Amino acid sequence: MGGWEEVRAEVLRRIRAREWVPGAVIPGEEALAVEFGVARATVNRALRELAEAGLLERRRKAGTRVALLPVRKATLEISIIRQEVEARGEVYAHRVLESRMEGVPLAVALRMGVPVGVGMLFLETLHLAGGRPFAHEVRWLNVGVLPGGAVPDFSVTSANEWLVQNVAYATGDIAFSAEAASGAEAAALGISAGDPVFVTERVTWTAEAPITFVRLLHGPGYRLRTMV
Amino acid sequence: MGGWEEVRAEVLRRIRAREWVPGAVIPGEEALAVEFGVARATVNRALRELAEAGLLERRRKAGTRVALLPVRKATLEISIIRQEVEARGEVYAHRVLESRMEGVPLAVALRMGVPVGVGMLFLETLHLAGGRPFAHEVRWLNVGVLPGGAVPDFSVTSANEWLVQNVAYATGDIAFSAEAASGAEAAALGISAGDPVFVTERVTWTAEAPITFVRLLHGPGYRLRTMV
DNA sequence: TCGCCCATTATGTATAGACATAATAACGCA
DNA sequence: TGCGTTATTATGTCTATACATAATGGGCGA
Repeated sequence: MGGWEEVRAEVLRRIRAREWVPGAVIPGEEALAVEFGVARATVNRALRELAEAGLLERRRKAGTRVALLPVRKATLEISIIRQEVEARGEVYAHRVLESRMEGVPLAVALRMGVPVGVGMLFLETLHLAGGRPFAHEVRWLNVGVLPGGAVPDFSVTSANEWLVQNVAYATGDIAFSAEAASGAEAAALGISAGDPVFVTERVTWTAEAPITFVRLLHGPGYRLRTMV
Repeated sequence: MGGWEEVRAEVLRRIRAREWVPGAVIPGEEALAVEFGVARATVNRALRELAEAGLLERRRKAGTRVALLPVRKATLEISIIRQEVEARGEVYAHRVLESRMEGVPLAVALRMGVPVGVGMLFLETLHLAGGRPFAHEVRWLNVGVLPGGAVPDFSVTSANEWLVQNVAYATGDIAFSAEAASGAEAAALGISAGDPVFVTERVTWTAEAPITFVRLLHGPGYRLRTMV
């Protein structure tokens, strides 16, 4: 048996075929290395990947066992909205509806971990696909942490894209939910008030300070997809 | 400098600090290994992780460069509903509302890749958290591929959990969307018709055949969260 | 008997060296 | 000059070996 991918495939086959049942300890790396005729490091690489995928549980000394209730991990690819639109074969455009300095309200302050009323740039943007509304974005931006200091013109490059290019590689957390569109939101998206919208809320941080809070609304028909 | 995590951290720091700008080729593994005083394999491990996270792009011969438009990867943990409810500190229960053999309708047949009218087990389940409706599940189950052949009693262990334990480790795809609750769905969840619901649809496969199609509805207030 | 400490053990990581592979860049030929 | 072939090169992977680390289970002592 050849490389680590073959080892992974064979181990996966044994798990699926229930040759190794959930909860049971499987042979150690050393034993598998001998059986498969590879080095232990190769087995380690294969088992590590399966553990990261949630199919195996590994603990030092205790050994490796097949997960009893495997928590499957699906990976979502978070790309910029322009790419998402263009991937559908449509022409992207965006329009800045609002752009002003404003003190953050309580809900935003709590999420960003800053005091209420801190001055941030408030941005409201409509993203268009083929001229039709695609997503409505509301954003608070901590201009203090921007590289260069000056605030760029977001009507040229959207804040979404500009941030990915210029303050990227930050950490953050994301939440998805379904909500009813408010009157203003519905008007922007060209739907009716009360219609269900797919909401993405994201807070982004550097090591020290919060960068931005975004609330993104997608109208009916939007689907977020992934594979497992 | 010590292990691969330290190397990863330092490389990440240089990317964030823009010492290495997006699009630029960074030094080769050999050079970094010398600079950090570690083996090339250690640098390789660190760079591979960053590439998997979408921050670096690596190509043989061409070298490693900082991603221009990094596609961030967020991992969603797909756990069984009982675990999800219990993680909130609430008591889980479920009720099977419907359970009968039935030919699959067109929409389901298309998603599962089977002919219209194929006989499958139709299941309708309500998941409860602390006695209150938590999620409404509609499922078509390809009983032909179940291990053992016999159909278990899903009123004891929910189909959701039973499948994870018994036909787990399958592949599939998942889609999330926001929809308006139909009258029947709203009644089951104890909300009003037209209220926005968070919809999760999942098709699961073994290597050969489709196993199940699930449509899961979460009422208002539900949030799907993850970190980046 | 109970509880603490430590030997044991499987995984986790690091290393140097080697070869494989993909893709570019350079070369040579027409 | 244009195009196809080849040499070069950075990443990808494998191996053997060594040591680190966490956690278990047994042994020891109170």
